[in-house]
Amino acid sequence: MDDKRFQKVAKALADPRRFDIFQTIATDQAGGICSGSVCETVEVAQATVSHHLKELVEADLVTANCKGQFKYFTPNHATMNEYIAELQKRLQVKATV
Amino acid sequence: MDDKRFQKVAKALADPRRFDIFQTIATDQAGGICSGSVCETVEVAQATVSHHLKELVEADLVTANCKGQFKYFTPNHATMNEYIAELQKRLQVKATV
DNA sequence: AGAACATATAGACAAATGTCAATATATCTA
DNA sequence: TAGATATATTGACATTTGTCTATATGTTCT
Repeated sequence: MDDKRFQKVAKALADPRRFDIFQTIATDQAGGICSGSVCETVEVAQATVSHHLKELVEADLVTANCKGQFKYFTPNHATMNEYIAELQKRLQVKATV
Repeated sequence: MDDKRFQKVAKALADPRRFDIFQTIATDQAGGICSGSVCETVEVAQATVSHHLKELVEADLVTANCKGQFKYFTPNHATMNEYIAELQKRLQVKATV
């Protein structure tokens, strides 16, 4: 994982509200959650949610899937695993399990 | 790991220069690196390094050890492991190894 | 005690960032 | 085609944050 993506992910995870949104998407059991549903889980304006979702997509932490007027988001676990692996590598921390 | 510490760590890792400093401390083989040595590895003013070191200490990512006029820093791998474990728990990502 | 060195703090500043209201764009349905 | 709904974009604003210079505090050594 190159520096640019590494930093992008770190930044994406650093804002509490954005992390909440990410967590909502990551733990969703329905195979995709749309923007509107995300909005209902957090107390910020729709424009703000849209902005955070964009950041998460750009960090490749989530994947967007358009279906008509809706946009569904699914977690990209591979990116998280890569990020964690990169942290461990750069900091010479042993894997936790 | 409670919310407050979790966010503190995430923020601490999010700035590129601060991460560089953390990485320098984490990969140090000499059992402690002092502020002055950290300053030599990065291209910012001493005051800025001092500020970043403080943030790392407050996030409990590194531990400071005063010896006379010097201050030695060592990585706190436990915190990183806790942070990674917390990420995996909150995001329901399986351990990487 | 006084000079030299290591680190911390204060205060100022610019850039980045999270937020919102308003509006635009796109899609669906009656 | 019109109206309703879902999401994106624009532009503005306040806050946060990384950075610096200057200075303070604390330590060592002559």
